[in-house]
Amino acid sequence: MEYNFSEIERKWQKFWIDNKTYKTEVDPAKPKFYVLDMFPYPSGAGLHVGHPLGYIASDIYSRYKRLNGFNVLHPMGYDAYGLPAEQYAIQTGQHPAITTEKNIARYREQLDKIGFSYDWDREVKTCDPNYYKWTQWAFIKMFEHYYDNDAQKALPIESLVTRFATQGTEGLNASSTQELHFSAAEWNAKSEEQQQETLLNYRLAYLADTMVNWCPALGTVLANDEVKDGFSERGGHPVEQKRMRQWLLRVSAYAERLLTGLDAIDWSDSLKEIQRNWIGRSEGAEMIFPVKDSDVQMKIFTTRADTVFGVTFMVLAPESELVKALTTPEQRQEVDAYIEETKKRTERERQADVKKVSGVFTGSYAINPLSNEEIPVWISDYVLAGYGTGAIMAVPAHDSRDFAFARTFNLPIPQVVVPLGEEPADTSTWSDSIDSKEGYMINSGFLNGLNVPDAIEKTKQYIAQKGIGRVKVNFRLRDAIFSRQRYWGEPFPVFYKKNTPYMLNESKLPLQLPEVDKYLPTESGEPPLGRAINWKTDDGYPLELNTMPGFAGSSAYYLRYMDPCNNNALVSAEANQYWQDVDLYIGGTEHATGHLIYSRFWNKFLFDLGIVCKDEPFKKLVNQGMIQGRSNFVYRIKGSNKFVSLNLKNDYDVMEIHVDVNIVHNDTLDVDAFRAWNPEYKNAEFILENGKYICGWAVEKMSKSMFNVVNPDTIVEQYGADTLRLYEMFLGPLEQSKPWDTNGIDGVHKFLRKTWRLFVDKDNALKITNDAPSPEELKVLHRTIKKTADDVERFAFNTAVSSFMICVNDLTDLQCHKRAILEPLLVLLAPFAPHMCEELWQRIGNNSTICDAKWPEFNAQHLVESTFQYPVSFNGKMRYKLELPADMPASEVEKAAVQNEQSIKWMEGKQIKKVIVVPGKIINIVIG
RNA sequence: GCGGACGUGGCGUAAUUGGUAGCCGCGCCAGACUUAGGAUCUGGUGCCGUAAGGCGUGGGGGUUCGAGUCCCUUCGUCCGCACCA
Repeated sequence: MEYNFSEIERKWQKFWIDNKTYKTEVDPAKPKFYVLDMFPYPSGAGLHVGHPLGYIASDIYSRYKRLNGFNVLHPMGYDAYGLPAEQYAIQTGQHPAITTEKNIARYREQLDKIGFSYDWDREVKTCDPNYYKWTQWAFIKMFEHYYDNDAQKALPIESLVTRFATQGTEGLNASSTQELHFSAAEWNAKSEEQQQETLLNYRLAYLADTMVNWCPALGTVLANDEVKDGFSERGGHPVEQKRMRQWLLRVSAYAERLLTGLDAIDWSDSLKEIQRNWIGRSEGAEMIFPVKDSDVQMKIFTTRADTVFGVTFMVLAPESELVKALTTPEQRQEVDAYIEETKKRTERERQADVKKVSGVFTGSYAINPLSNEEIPVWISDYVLAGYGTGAIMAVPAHDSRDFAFARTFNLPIPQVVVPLGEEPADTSTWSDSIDSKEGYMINSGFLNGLNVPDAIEKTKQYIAQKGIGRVKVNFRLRDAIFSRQRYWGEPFPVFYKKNTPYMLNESKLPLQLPEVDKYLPTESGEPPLGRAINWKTDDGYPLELNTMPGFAGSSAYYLRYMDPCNNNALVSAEANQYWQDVDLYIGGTEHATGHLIYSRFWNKFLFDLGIVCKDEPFKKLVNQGMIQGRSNFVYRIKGSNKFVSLNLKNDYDVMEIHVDVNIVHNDTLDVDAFRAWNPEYKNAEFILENGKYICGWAVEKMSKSMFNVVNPDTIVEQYGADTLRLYEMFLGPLEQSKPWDTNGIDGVHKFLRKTWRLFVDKDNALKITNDAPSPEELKVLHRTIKKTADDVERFAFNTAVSSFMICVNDLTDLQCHKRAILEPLLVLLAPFAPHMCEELWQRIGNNSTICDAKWPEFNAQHLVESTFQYPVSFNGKMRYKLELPADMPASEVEKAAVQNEQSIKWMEGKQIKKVIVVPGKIINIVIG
């Protein structure tokens, strides 16, 4: 009987559920292995063939590890809060919980068809109160802690309160929004409200007025990683800057640890590099420039303190708090006009015309603390408020932006660095600033003649001595804005007394998301929770109206999987001690600067509190590539309903039209299906070639509008889950992006049928014999054991599949039906094609699941050969092959090769200069 | 502009340490069988050439007995960051 995949797959999927085959428990007797997929947001569109790629890879790895004796934790869940469900709710009035549940059910159905080995008893959903209780709990903990830079960890806020009461800020080295200085007396004199406000400056979860990315279309603020090129990542709506009071997480406190932590984890270089860029560490100096006739001091950050003698002006960001103080009455009108204009321009516009130089003079002069020269203070939007101090010292000769600015406004451009091997030059002849990374100093007082690194060092020492500056490390990483003015998210466990925020008692958690009549802001512009009835504490204090962002629920889900039903803790110490961290995390690169930063931050915080035992959550991370679509085209003759086949289209004036890839096979159009596809084409006519209509094709993003979406359900129906699994892996290296082309799937399907036929004959009878295997058969098996184990270990699933094909081809040629060979082969193949392997495993007489089998042991003895086919090369070109005993010494191999009659032909009478023999590899005869 | 990845048949790809380039599969060609199917099986298939042979891993150069692999240079594609001081 033929391989009946649909019956087999149904049978074993049921068996796995009935027998709880994938249930996992803590088992100290076995080594643990934790394999995690990035859990999906359940969208309404369902899964397409690209989504399960990473899930299949991790599933194969999980099953492989289990066969190798590991206790494998392999869970799945849903990132269930999110904007699409809420947008849908706004349009239809349907509660987002209902939409979400429906989508989850659909996802589950699709996932189940593919035969994953998830322990579904550990499923988490971020919108489940039993889950988000712990999201709220972590938030409370962050509110109750601050980051101590000396201890390099989070400490309880009470210890800070005690410190303030006894010594004020004296000697404090803590992460803060602003650097504050006050005495114990001043602290003790503050009101409760003032003290609370001050503590927000240090808390790891804090409320502050900041510039935020406001997206009017979505009616909410967004975190930096949710904004791409001035537009929202979800929906592509414009984003503008706005000042708002928001909750933030002090991620920046962990910047240094987030950076150094990267060195110890096994992630791809590109991903680490993305995180390093995002964290953006730069080492430099913070310097103070006094302002003439004023007690205002300008603080700036520079990585090039050595060029301070080349500073001829200062620039403030338009949003800088110093603008008001430094603008003279004469300049006020001009400055106000400029600031008004910059406000109108969106972030997008500002970025778009980077080249355009604009700015305005404040009327004030700063004093260069090294040269004591008076220099004008300008305002320009090329200085960013959010980076450094929002003010810079401009060195026009050696910075292209400063140079352009100086040219536009006729400011002096003195050269201070001369590149190695060059002479000082006349800067008025320059068309741009010149590089100053290497060279020696001129026009720089006590720095003259020094090379750049020495000058930087000397300047740092000088400014520290004189008290006009200090060495400082600056980070690009900003604190994460944590409030969303939306409905479908975790409520904050926060209430207010006279505008001062307080945390709910832990016993009140979870604070459940209330019902509202509409999912829109209130008439007075408050977030949707403003519509909730009785949204206050038992004592009548109003509760927070914002909800948490998408990344809140995904920041610790990997910990919850370890102990998903625990009502007393996020994760018990026992469960955490056993499972420790994620050994293998598979997911897309798109989370590089969002989820993967936030969850590392979250984990480090919990580590500081002693809740978790590992500082880094994800030991190894593999990024699967994107599956692109492969679109098909038909060519319509303009102004007609006639379509011309691909290779004839150049004879006509045609229009290229996307056609549904599901009615195209091997680029040949099913013309009847095409006519039925769209009423417009009901009467379509075709100009064929060789009786066929051939379609054009292109690789594009997989999307509905390109008609190139392939649904895994369709594939499972036509070929079975095992074929889908195998084909997804066979497509190419896991990390690489590649197009999905259903055409190739026949190859792996044929392979499975061929494998089936090694076991079962046409009449459904077992072919298996108990004969002793031949050396040749053992060689085939052991070669495959070695190759597949190596391949799986290095995530080269594509080559593993091809080695299975080679193996089955060889065994078919050898007409091998021996149990001693085929039984171990089933175990090798089981992680890839679990349904078929379970079925055959049972048929050959096993009573328990193949998941509990043992990975066969590799024996190198079976691969030993007595002879070797030496490739014989002349000047590096392979000419013929020579079979020689494998253990023949090099000198004799050389003799045999040189004396061989075929060699004489290739030497063409030339002299042998040298013979290279690498035993067991090659022979190269150098002639000339 | 800075940083990263990559470039091999008609297509997806392989070559784990510098050692036989093109494994495996699709497609294509030929044949067998047939209930004529988008089925199955067998053989062939890098390019040029009847052949002998020559040429071949984006282009150019180098190191080496030997380079897809290492170095320099150049072109191209993709990704990330980007007035970051």
